[in-house]
Amino acid sequence: MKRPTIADIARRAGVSKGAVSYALNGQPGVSEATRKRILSIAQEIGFNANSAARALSGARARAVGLTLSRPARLLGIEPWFMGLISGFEAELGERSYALTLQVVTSPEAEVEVYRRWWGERRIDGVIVTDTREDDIRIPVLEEIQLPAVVIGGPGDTGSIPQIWSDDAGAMTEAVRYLVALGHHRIARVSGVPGLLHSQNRTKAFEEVCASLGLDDAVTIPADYTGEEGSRATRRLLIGGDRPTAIIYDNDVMAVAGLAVAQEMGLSVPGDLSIVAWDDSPLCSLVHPPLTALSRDIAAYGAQAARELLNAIDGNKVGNAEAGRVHLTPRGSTAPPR
Amino acid sequence: MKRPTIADIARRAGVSKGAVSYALNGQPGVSEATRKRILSIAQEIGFNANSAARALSGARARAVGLTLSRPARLLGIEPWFMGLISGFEAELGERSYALTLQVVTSPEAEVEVYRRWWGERRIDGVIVTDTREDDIRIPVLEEIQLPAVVIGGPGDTGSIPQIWSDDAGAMTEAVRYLVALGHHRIARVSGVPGLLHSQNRTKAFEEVCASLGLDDAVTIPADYTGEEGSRATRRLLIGGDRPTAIIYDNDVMAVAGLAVAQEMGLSVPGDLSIVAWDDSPLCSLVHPPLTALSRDIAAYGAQAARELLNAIDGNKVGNAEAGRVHLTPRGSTAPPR
DNA sequence: TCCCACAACTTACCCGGTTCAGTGATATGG
DNA sequence: CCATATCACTGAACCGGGTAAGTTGTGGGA
Repeated sequence: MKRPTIADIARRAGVSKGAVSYALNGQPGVSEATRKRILSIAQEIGFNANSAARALSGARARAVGLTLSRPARLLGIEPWFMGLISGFEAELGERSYALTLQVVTSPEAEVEVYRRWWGERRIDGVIVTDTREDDIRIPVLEEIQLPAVVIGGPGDTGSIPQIWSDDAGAMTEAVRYLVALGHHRIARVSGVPGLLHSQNRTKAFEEVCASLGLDDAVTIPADYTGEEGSRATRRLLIGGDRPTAIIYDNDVMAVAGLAVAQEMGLSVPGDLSIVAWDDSPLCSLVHPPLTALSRDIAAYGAQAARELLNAIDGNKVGNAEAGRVHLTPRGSTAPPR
Repeated sequence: MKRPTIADIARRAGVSKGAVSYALNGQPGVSEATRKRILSIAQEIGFNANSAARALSGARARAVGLTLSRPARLLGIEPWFMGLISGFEAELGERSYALTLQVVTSPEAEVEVYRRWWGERRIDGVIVTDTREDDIRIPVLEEIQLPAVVIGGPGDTGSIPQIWSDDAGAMTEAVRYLVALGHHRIARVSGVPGLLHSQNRTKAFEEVCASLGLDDAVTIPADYTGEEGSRATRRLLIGGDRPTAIIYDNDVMAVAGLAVAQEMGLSVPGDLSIVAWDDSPLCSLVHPPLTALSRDIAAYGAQAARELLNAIDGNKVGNAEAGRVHLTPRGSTAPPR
């Protein structure tokens, strides 16, 4: 089936291609009457501008890219990315931008994807997640001048704007809450240590624990998977001086930790309190439901998409703070027995 | 920064644009020596074909589309889609096709997305999930002749090929297993009733239960969310003649069901056995780990992507069966007390 | 009455690949 | 030795929108 083009509209309206283009794009150069006529014809025959033609003539590709860099088995279960994606879509859909996805296995592969996307002019910008210290992606993005927005921080992302969240403040809130309940031995199971936000959280955790006089505050590094979460939890719980509360860096590890406690015959929250970072339906799904540090991930994604579209439009975009993280107390935290 | 084009290569190689195009695409019409020279120049200057130009000149857009049609809060937690996406990527990446994603809220919106994508020539084909009886998307896809592959079935998808899985066989296996353990009162919590595979499973469940003489086999419809899973489970467990085993149509509802049982003081698997359909890390994460009907979702996705690329290449593609579903027994099933 | 400004268009070329119809040079066959 | 086939390439049209530059036609001001 033949797709309608602006030439078809032009013929039916009795004007030139150029006039149709002006009319459809809201440019001056056609009268209101003609514009209306053209728009109604376009509507009637179901016209959609060919994205390739549009992209080719110097305009935008009207697509943004996102790479998913976690191992496949984790991607599925962690609600984080899907939450982000929903958020992006809300913004992108409104301006009919498409979202192009690519699963990558390493930062090097990710850089290659960026270079290829740029070379192919397939996308107008990218959203970068999981930043590391001295991230190799930053200089490449700066070199090829691909509009980008970093999700995460605060941290050094060169000239690329970041949408950061106040992880330090949230960590402080969580630890203070546990201490107020009466906990003294608080441990933490972190995500991949190389990631900037793991480092931010670790630093904040150590600082607040020190300021509150909790000396044996330990962070065990893990990798966000359930298996590592279980292992780290076992390590913490078999010790003689086991913690009475554990803060996990994601929901999946927290749920795994809960299962380990139950399997060891420990009662949650009686013997062990659990706090999950990044709330998700998963947290309220288990028994007892998990106290969590919540934030609106979709809104976070939407904000990032907005800033990216802004950058693509050539506007100057600065760093911005995402919505606040707040503590949602549920059944997994209580005073220690 | 200026991106290299074939004209740049042509100039440096001292040949015409046409020759470069032939050389890069492995077409006949250039000598081996010239081809090698052109390829090495392309390599050297980091040439990537402009996808828009390529798509415009009648060729492929080199992208396929996928719509996500579940509510956002469920998308995140259900590993199913992410598993599929990983599988697609494995195939698509190899042939450097991009994957374009769109979150939709209704079948009508989804149809609109297909029409727009098609009009924009943004994609070469789509992967369709969550088919319903008399699915409104099928006739539209047939009308606009957009290459497509349906994930799910068996069922009527007109001329669109489907990758189906033997849900009936798997259901039979699960019920037989529970009966062999000694269960007589088996219930089921299903996904959205309108979906084809819910119907297939319900039919299979009723048939196998009838053939085994289990009269009170009941299916409670839900919608894949944890809340509905909890509600359905409560309804089943407060009755006088409560089931000793429940089969859930996804992992999320099964985990929710487990939490409800624990909250009601029932022991799993002592008082209640639980089987989850579609295994995921989530199932082995909780305590006790859930017996599940497993299949390789990523492989399923990869197969679908392969067939779609085949269809895009203009080959005739027929229905195909995906890898088998098998029962993975874990700690949530045992003989009833 | 003439000139100019301006709105409302049209014309024509651009973007960067793909592809088809030629064109010369060389090889093959009778 | 000439006709013909084949190879290796060139040139130009084309895909479908975007847009700068050019062309009408109209009205207003001097």
